[in-house]
Amino acid sequence: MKLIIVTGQTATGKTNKALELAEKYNGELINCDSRQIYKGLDIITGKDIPKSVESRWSLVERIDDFDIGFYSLPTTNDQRPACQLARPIPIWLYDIVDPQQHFSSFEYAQCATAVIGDILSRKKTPILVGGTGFYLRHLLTDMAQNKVEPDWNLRAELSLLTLNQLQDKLKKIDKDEYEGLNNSEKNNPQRLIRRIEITSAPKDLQTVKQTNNDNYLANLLGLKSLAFEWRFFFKEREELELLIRNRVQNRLDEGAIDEVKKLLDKGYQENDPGMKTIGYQQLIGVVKGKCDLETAVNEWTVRELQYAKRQKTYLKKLERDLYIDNLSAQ
RNA sequence: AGGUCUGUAGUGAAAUGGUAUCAUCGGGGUCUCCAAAACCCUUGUUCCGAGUUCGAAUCUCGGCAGACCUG
Repeated sequence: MKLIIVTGQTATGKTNKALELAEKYNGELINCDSRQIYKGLDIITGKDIPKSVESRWSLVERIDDFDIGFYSLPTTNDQRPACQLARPIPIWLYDIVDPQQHFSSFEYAQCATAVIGDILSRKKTPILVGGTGFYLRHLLTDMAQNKVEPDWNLRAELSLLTLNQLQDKLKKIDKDEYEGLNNSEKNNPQRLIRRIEITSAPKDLQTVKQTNNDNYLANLLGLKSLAFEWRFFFKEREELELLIRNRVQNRLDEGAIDEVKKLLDKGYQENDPGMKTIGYQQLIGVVKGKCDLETAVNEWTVRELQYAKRQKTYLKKLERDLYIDNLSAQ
């Protein structure tokens, strides 16, 4: 039994590769992109579903508040003319939550574990596709150091504090914890808030014994073993810039602005979790008349490039941490 | 052609004649429940030439470039 993981930078052709592998290994795709989990964010996040097949979404089960289901990717798609399929291929974990809902890597790991188990039980090959390295790490390794769940009320309260106040607060609760942080974390409000959240939770939730990392996911699924096969996709900046520029233009041509208008009309706001996404942030400015299209497009492109760079840093590190053999050349 | 104003990192700006600064971009990184997020580190600049001065981005002269005004 194996799990294939197709990951890498944005705009580098992961989905096509995943579809190719799905044909070869009788596989089903599982989205691993932290933005495509949101309902209604389709064009700008680049979901690989044609507009005409909304009805093909099939809800299979609900895990907590999350809708778990799949789209059947049709054998041909205008978005990928070069890639024709012999049969429709399912893609799971699109459209899990509403853009107003919070969704974390922990929750992603729960959903993905369930889907992987299901696919394997049907004797098919699960193929993870997506560039969210943190989700992959959470899914494939044991990251549980505590059982402290996000407390959004506490986070909202703490987010009103200044950086210094947050630092002081953490120092007061747990001086060693604060001193142990590196410079980047000490100045990072989000990280400080999480540290405060953990250290002010009941003691019995604060530590958890870790399991053996080697077989973490296999153990969760009750399997003897599960092999991982990795494909990484990276590109040099110059090429990436061209790809991203084209992609941004394509998304505009496909109706990106209308998508943003539709979401705003439905009442979604700039700071809803799903809306804090590259592309949406810039186009909201255009729709609200605060920004001209050219400026927005440039910023959108720059943000995508910066994001792609962070992806490379994170995924390279994941690669080192997990001693991964990369098969992307094959 | 004449006049006025302006030339400072790739870009936008700051600097009573006294260590050229900030933002952004670029490069590198951090991150065990917000990760398309948040944060940390970092390369690089006074249009050219001459002069005044202990010392010039700053003052003077000449050149070059741009913007605007007037025939």
